[in-house]
Amino acid sequence: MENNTRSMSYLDQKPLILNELTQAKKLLKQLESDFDVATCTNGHLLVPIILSTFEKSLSMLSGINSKIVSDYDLNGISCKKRKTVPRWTEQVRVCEQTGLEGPIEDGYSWRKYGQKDILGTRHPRGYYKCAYKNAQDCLAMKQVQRSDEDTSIFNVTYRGKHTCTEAEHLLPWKSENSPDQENEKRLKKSQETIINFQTGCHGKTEDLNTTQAVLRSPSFSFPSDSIPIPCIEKESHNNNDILSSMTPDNHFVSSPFSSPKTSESNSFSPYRVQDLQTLDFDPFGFTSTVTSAFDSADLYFELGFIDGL
DNA sequence: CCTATTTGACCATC
DNA sequence: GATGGTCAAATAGG
Repeated sequence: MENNTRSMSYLDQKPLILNELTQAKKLLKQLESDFDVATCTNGHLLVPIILSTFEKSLSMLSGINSKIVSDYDLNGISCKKRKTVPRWTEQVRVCEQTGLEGPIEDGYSWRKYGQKDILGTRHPRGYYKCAYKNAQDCLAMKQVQRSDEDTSIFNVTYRGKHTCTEAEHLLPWKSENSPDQENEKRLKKSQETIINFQTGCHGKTEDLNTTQAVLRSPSFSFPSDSIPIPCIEKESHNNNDILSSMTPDNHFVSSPFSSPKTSESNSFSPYRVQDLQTLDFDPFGFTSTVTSAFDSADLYFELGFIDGL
């Protein structure tokens, strides 16, 4: 097959590529429906990661042949770069015993610039900007609102990426550990995460075997030591929208959460999902191949890999 | 006095 | 007009 596609022109390959995209989309949708988002904590992680990588590849594809991708309607999923700032939501549980209130400690410095009562909610929404907005022109913002259902949970919506120097020293790969040590730690954490995922997911499991196989593969690791809980927003930021926001320089990644208040290992600790432009995160290891494989056979192979999920 | 937070007013969007 | 988001003056705290 690869030999055949290698000799084909892009136009000849178009139906094949579109078919693969369709298959990939079906699998993603299936995966999405396999998780009970309301109860599956770690499962939240998977869909954004896969969608992110998928979107990354689509963007690569658009670079190869923009017409093929633009012709393809991914059921509203646009591969074009999102014009608005990236936005994502996570939930942070605050330990009542600590009495922690107010701004969620997530490693960054924020300055509150407003608070607003939101219709239909019992708790006001707080508006925060990066404390280095003026000094370093950092445009990161976040909104924090206490959940009505569980008052120990704060819904934190992040907007924009940190460009301040504070983001620099929070990057896990900027730590003093060697790359090998970091990889080892990540691998170990990955295994723990997989165990958590397997035991903590309450969704349907019959279709997850292949996904778990990928997760078990030696090449797979989660991006950092912490486990983010990216929560896809229900209304304006559904999965399709999220996917469109995940351009190659806009990945869902996580970074270590360094709060002294979160020492309980089994508790639902605050996690941060930050938007980091420079992270080379590619859990399925195929984006880099697509990058280097501007010849169509490899491209086809990579799409087939998605199919193999 | 300086910095951060609060809060009412204003603006944009639907 | 209702609502969410932002601004900026007032206020609080060190």
